[in-house]
Amino acid sequence: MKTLQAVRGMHDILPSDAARWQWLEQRLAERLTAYGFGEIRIPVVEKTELFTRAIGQGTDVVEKEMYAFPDRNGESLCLRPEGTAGVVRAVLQHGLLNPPGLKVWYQGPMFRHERPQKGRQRQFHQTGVEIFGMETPETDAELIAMAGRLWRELGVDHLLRLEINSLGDREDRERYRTALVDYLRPRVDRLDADSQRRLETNPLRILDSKNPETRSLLVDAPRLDEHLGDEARRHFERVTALLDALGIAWTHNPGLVRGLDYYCRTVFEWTTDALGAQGTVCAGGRYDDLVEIQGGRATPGIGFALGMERLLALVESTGQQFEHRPHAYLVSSEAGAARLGLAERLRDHWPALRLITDLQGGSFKAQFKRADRSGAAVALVLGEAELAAGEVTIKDLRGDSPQSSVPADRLGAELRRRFATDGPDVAASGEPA
RNA sequence: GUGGGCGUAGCUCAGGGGUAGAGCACUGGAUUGUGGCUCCAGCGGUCGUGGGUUCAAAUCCCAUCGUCCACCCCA
Repeated sequence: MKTLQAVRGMHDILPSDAARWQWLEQRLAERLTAYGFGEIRIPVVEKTELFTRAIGQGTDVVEKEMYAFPDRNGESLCLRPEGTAGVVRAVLQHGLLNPPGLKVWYQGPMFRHERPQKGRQRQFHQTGVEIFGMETPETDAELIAMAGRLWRELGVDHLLRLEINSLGDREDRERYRTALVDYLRPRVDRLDADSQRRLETNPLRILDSKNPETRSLLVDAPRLDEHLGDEARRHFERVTALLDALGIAWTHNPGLVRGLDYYCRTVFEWTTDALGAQGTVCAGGRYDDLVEIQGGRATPGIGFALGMERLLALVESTGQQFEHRPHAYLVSSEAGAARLGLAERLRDHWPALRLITDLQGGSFKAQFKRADRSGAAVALVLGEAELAAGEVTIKDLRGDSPQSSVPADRLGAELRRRFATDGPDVAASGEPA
């Protein structure tokens, strides 16, 4: 029988990697909770219509990247390509916007049918946050400040920079869209093929084209920031003033448009050049019209999503240690029940003890080899001699202090004494190899 | 969706028409109760898959799948 492979662009997270995922997930969850966000868990599959409505027909995500398939009853379903649309759906379905203020976060896999490359997979993971019912500039600023705090806590703030822009309100964008199309239409033959197509479907996206010829055309094009209405302009000025007051560095990128149609007003992106071509680690913005588009009462919203694989790659590049190395590894001769009994008594005595019992057996040599490989700090030896004497031998696997024996009933206390300098966080902070 | 690189042992890779290799890892021994260092021995592969050319294919050709990188786009 031939063995099968995972689907292209969808990767296993093996036990050797899972420790770092847990490390990161735990830190994010703690921080988001501390800012008053509650977790929401929603399905991975939604009706396709949810995304076409929310993200927009003219976007790449909807046009060519969705994993859509017919359900048995013929209805089109879809592996979610992003989280916000589903959160809005759930929030409306369960009436969570009564009263209107709500802060939620989510974490999980997303799916986009793209060609895989560095920092881009077909199944990838995002952690995202959404705030509903709050339209003040302080909301935008606190959200961005929280992201900045995350980067500091994870030790990657020096690798990221913040770009920010305002897309204005819907009417502003419509006026600007007309002006932009009026400018580009007579010059259409100088646009690259993608931009020509977007002139009809989604003209604003032409703004972040990287094609040099197209870029040179855009130099004299009408500017989005000159078409902002008074309210949107004041909002943006207030947000950036707050960022300045909080000491958060930002740069204004007038070409920052984002690929999803639902954004308005403030949009932002944290990018890095440490990750190859996929520089965006976290991105988001305001979506004040989305709840209404999805059939709810008009409610402002804002949020961001961060790419877990990308963020993890950044954290790893700093040399962060994630391993939970065992405290002890129990080696024994033939003492079956005695061995398991000893291990269980130790776990009763000290529930957080990271203890591995050798279940494969074999020679002491083989058992000690596995003890060493496990990374454990000490080996506990329960052999015939120890059994007869009611003792257990402790052997230091990482230093050269001589091994010693203690009465079995004092072993737990002795281990706690030895690892007393280990705070509960010792595993997370790592130990020298 | 487009372009290019790469698929040989668990891992990293060499070999480019004529008997399938190395290092690391793994197992055992030197060391019958002690890991790491050293030495010795051993296990391990339908050379990604399918087809073609040839007396002969890991090697050349075609297709396909996967992977990596870039374009595009995005987290």
